[in-house]
Amino acid sequence: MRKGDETRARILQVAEAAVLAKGFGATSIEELITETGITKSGFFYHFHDKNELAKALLERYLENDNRIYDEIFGRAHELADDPLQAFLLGLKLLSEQLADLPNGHPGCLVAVMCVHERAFDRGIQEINRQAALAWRSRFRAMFTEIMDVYEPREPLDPDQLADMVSTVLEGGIVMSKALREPKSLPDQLLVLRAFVRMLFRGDSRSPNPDVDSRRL
Amino acid sequence: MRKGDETRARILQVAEAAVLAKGFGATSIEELITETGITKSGFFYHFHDKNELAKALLERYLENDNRIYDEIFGRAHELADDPLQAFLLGLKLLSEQLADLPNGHPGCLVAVMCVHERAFDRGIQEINRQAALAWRSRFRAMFTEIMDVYEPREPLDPDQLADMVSTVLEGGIVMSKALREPKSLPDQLLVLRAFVRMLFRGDSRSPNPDVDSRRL
DNA sequence: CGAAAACTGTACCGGCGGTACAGGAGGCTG
DNA sequence: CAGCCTCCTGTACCGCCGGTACAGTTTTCG
Repeated sequence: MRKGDETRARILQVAEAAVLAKGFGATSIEELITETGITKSGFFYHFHDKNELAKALLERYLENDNRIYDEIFGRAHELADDPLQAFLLGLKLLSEQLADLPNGHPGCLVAVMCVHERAFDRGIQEINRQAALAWRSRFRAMFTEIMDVYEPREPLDPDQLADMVSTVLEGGIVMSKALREPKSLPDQLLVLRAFVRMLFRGDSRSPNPDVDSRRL
Repeated sequence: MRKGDETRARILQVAEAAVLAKGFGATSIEELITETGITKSGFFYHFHDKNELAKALLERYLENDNRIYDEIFGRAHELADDPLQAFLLGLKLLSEQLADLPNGHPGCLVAVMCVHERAFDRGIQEINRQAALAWRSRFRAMFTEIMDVYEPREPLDPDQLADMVSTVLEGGIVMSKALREPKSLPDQLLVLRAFVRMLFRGDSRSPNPDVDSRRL
C-alpha cells in the first residue's frame, strides 16, 4: 500500500539524520516517533526491531549513494571522452558537490555500522561488505579503463587504487568531522585527484599530452 | 594511591576493547564491571558518568597513539638521513606493523567519537579536534622538511598533504572493517606511500636521484 | 461493502545509566 | 594505637528505553 510506504519513508528520513548526527545507539525510537508523529505501535508495525531499522536505513542510504555516483560519473563521462579526463572530472564534480553542502557531509552510514560492528547481526555486516565491494568494482572499472590508455608511473593494483577512492572519502568524512572543517573532505578528494593525475600524466606543469596518440 | 590507578587502568583497558568492538552505546557499564571484577559503585567511584569514561578512554588512546608514531617515525629518522627517505620508511614500518596485527586494526577511538558526535559534550569534541590538529602538525613538519629538499611535482599544500596521512589511516580502518580484509589498511598506506614518492621523486623506474645535489 | 492495511492505546517487562548513601577493608600518618 | 583517607562493597531505588502483547480503530482500495 502507498500510505504505509510513505510513513515508512518518513521514519527512515528522520532516523537517518538522527543516526548520522548522534550514532545509532544514541538515537531512541521514542524520539523518532515523536518527530514523525506516529505512535510506538506504529513504529513496530513497520520495523519489528531496531536492527531491522538499521538494515532498512543502510539499504536506503546505499541506493541513494549509488545513484549519486552514477549521476556524477555519468555526467563526467558525457563531458569527457578520455577515461582519465572523465575520472578526474568526476572527482572534481564530486568535490564541488561536497563543498556545496553547508554543514559538510552528514556522515556515512557504512562507517557508522563499521564502528558499531558487533552490535548488529551478520546481515548488516554483509550488506556493508557488499557495499564496499561495489565501490571497489565501480572505481576499478574506471581505473582499468584508464590503464588501457595510459601507463601508470608506478605499477599499482587497480583494486587498491579503487579502494583508495573509498578510503579517502571515508577518511575524509571522519577527519572533517574531527577537525570541524567541512572543507577538509572536498580538499582531500582534490589531493587524491592530483595524485591520480600525476600517476597517469606526470608533471602538471608540462602541457597536456596528446591523449589520442596513446590510445589503443 | 597506586591501587586506585591500577583498577582505573584495568577498567579503561577492558572498556577500550569493548568500545572498539561494539561502539560506545552498545558497551554497557554492567558488562565492564563484571569483566573487571568490581562493583557498580566501584565503577562510579572512578568515573562519575559514562561521558567521563569516554573522555579518559580517548585521552589514554591518544597518548598511546602518539607514542607509537613517535617510535616509528623516530626510528625511521634514525635509519635514514634524508627526510623523504625517512618519511617513506616510516610509512613502510607503519604499514608492516599494521599488517602484523592478526585481526587487523582494532579501530580508532577518534573515529568512534566522530560518529557519535552529538552524543558527547564539547570537551570530547575538542579533544578530538586537538588530536586531529596534532596529527596534522606532526605530518606537516615532515612534509615541509621534505619540501626543503625536494620540489613537489604538483604544488600541494603541506597541511592538506599531512591530513592525507590521517585520512588514509582513518579511511583505511573503516574500509578494512567494512571489507573484512585486515590487509586493506596496510595496503592503502603503501598506495599513499607510492603517491608521496611519486610526488617528490617522480618515476620509480628511473634510478634514484642524487639527493644531495638538490639539497639547499 | 468488505477485507486488508495501517495504524492507535494501554499495559507491561527487563536492562541499563545513574543516584544515594551507609558501611567496611586496608594503608599511611601523627 | 587512633584516626583519617583512599578505595571500594552492598543495597535500594529511579526513569528511560527497547521490546512485547494484544485489543481496538481508522483508512485505503478492490
